[in-house]
Amino acid sequence: MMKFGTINLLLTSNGYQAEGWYGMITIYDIAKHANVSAMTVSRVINNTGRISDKTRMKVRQVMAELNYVPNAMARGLVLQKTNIVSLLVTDITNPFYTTVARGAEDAARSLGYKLLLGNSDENAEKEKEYIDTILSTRVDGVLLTPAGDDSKGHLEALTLHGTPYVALDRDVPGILCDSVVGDSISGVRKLIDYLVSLGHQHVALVGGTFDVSTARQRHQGFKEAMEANRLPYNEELVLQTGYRLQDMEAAAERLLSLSPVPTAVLAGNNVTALGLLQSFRRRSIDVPGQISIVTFDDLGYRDLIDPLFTSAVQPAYKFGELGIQMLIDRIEGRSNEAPSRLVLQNELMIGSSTGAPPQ
Amino acid sequence: MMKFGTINLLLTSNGYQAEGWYGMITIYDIAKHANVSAMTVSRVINNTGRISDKTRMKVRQVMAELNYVPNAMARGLVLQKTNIVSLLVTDITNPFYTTVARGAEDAARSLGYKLLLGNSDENAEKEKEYIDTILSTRVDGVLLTPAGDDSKGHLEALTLHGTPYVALDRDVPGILCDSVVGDSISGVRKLIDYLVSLGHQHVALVGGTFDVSTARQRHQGFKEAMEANRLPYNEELVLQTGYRLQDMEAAAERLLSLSPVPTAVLAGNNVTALGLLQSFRRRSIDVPGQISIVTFDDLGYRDLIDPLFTSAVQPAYKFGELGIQMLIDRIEGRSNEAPSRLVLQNELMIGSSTGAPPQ
DNA sequence: ATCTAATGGGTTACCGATAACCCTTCCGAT
DNA sequence: ATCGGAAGGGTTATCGGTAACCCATTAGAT
Repeated sequence: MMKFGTINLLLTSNGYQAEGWYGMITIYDIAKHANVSAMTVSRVINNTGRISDKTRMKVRQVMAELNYVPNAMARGLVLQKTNIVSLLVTDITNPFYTTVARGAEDAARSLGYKLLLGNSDENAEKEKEYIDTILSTRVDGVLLTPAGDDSKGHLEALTLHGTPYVALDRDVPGILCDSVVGDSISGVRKLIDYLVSLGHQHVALVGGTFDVSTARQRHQGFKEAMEANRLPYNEELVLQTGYRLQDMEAAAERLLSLSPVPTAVLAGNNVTALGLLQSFRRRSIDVPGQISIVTFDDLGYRDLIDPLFTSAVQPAYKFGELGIQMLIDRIEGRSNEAPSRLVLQNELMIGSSTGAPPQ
Repeated sequence: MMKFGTINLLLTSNGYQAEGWYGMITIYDIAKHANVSAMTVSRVINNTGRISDKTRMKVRQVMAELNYVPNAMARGLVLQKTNIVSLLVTDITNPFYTTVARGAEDAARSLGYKLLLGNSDENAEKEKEYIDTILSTRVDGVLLTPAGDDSKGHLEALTLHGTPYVALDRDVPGILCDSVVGDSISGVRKLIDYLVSLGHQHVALVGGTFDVSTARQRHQGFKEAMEANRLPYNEELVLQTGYRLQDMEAAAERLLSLSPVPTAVLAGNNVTALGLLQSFRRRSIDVPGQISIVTFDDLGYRDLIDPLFTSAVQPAYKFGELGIQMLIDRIEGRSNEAPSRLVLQNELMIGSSTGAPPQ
């Protein structure tokens, strides 16, 4: 592409006619055409300082004619502020996180920030790359779901560079920071209580990796709930697994090899619940006829999905919305010195993945 | 937060120990500590110029000790290049677009670019705001799904400012640009042919807004397919609607008021298909017993969803991947002068939303 | 008529990094 | 001994914008 050396090429007899590509218009171009200094243009743009109405109008007119768009990099460089926040999640195809993203985006927009979205894929390495980008871009803050306990170093890097952040959904041992998390313990309690009310006694936990705080908490809640229901807690019924669909094949195999075979499973999240269901189906195990499944969150499409998982549904939109609000409060210095921790409650949704145990 | 005036505060007896927040480290700080000039640091970072191994090592060591992270804004300002591309979609909660996003992200990563994601919500106003941000941020290019024909002005703005872009899924009349789109005509043909093979004769089109190119093309395909099957084309059976779930209530009402009531519906996309299904269910209309539904794309969770929509499934991941590749080819000057247009084929997936018409 | 202060706007330096150009030093060739 | 050039690295200007400071006018107060 060709870059025209000067903006003057755009001047035609009928005024400033923009045609074709004309390189980058700067405040200096505007200044020249409006017969003022660059500073005056800057003042008009930012509505600062004292400018006569006449000058302001003239500058505005020239800006419009030349299609001026401010350069965010130049401005960010001098102001040390970008008005961009970043949302880093572990799986953008998980409906929980897409809903979080929407909440985050709406909140960011309404507070005058732009959202830069990233996807770490439950992968600490990818996460690190994103954190590097974030630091390099000098975004004003980050809302992120830590991939796991290994994320500690990344979070420390953020602190080191003075980039505020809020942990979403998970927290990391040894890190004290603003966070928005769910109440896993109470969620598990509701789920187990419900299973027990249906008559289940042999309940397994397929829990994700205990490298992730929610998995640990759900495990803890599981123990507590079993005890509260006077059911024996059996280590054999606790499986540690990955969070991907394909991790569930082995888990299903394992569960079915136990004796007695559990009559219900608490899956670590919606993806693992789905994986388990698929694996059971492949083995012609009926859900909920032979095994009931309960889990957290929601896959969306409630009235289309069969079976609909009985689930402790967390307010995903709120996670994103409140997370961004907390982040921006921190960025703009509206927070207390001490980190705040917001614990959101979940709601038991009874679906068709649960039923009475086989006798 | 407190900003330490100087990096020297970080110097301890055992070397450079970074503790707490220490403001922004620049190449000048590195230079000072390594006893070289800033330019030398820049050369080490970028692997340009001639640097002795000894100096290079020393600089690298200091960079690591001070946790240096380059400032992308400063670099971008002088290089006129950000290595960021933006993906702007109309609905981030639509599984088609989340999959596109994943493909786009993977492609961008592998080509050394970062992805800035945005969501226009099928809303030209929001889209404009995003375009402004994009221009202001000086990202290197944009992959976007135009919200509608009104997007023309936004695309022209991109051209005007020399920002390359690729249109995704939809094109805009009067705009000639790189694009990656699906073959709607053939998709509709497959769907209608299948319906006809089941015995349907009264097929309706609930088509989205004809302000969107895919809707127009699907309409066109609909006419052609009806004719090819020697079925009468009846304007009454063509509904123009929005793309949101709640737009389908009125559409369902309208369809059911026709006489004869159509025995099958071609929905404009997966969201409208879902909305129709819900509306029919609320009226106790059985799908596919009384009405069959066919559509485009895929909601995911194939083995969980009931009914699974019979659909012309487009390769969403490829849309994102190839779109980004095309964009980056353009950015890096590897494209022909003329815009290229990539048309991706779809595949007929037969689900349980279709059956023989009621007699 | 003089002083004061508000009004309107220009100058200069700087944000952090890189391009372009320049200057040593040192080595081998003649 | 002299010269050419490669190696290694420093200086300065610049990207586009804003803060801080400065300088004319003009209007109102006394």
